[in-house]
Amino acid sequence: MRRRRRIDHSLERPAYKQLADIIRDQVAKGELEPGDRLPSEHDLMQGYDLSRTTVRQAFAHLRAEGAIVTGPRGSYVRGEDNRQEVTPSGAVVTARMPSEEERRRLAIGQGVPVLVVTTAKGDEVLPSDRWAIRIEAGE
Amino acid sequence: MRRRRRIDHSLERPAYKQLADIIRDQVAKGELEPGDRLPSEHDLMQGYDLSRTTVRQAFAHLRAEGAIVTGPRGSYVRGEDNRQEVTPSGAVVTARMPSEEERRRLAIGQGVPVLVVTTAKGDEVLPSDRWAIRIEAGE
DNA sequence: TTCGATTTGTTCGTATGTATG
DNA sequence: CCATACATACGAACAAATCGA
Repeated sequence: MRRRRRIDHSLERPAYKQLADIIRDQVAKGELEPGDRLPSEHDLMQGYDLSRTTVRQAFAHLRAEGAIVTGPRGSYVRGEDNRQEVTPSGAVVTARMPSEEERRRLAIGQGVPVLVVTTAKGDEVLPSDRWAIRIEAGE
Repeated sequence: MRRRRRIDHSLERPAYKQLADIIRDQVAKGELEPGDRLPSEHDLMQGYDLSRTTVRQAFAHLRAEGAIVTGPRGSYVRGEDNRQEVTPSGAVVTARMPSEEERRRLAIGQGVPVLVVTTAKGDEVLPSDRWAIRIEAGE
């Protein structure tokens, strides 16, 4: 893994955002693909001459936006979503982030919002990486 | 601001999650209402005998799940959402977190997912705190 | 307006724990 | 047992923004 860009501490943009930008760009360019492992926090510290705090802060933001997932053995580019479809009728749909408790109970990944489908029968909460709402073409 | 609960460092649950739990509960119980200001990081450090790092970690998680918003003058319980409705036809709807760039461009708040409405004309990206999808009752 | 206090933002360092290979 | 890698948590310092006197 070679370092293409450096962190410019003279810029207004903080170092952790610059690192997050670099990783987002590598994903956008296909240099990193879904499922690929990122360099370890230690390697990024060394490679970009940053503290572990700064690297972890970049990762935290990327996790919060669902770009990467982090586990005990490293961080990975989020895999492709694989969604089932539901076709509700007479409903209002919106989205929000799940609470910690919901994430545990529904096994929702890092940075994954939920779709909330409200009908007369109540609310249904669907993880957005596994569900999509199909709306039939009208008349 | 009176401290109701203490952090128990002997528990499995890490201190920052315990603090986040306390704040979530205060919101759930109505002790903190939407728009209310949270104690400053410094006050929480003192009140619960935690480092600033730990308090900030709790806040970061609460921000990521959209429970609070933080600005230069403090953190606040997220205000009530005020949504307009759209009624697409022949569409697939899902949700995801916006990138940093999208958050800037569309003025999306912290911890707010976007609804993605895909039709023949392309994708439409709607902040979920301002938009909901209404689906008419079918026959 | 100027100044000082408050509050969050950013970044470094260090240490220990847990899990895996 | 050792090395790797992430999780948690302490401390410290300075910058930037805001607000009220």
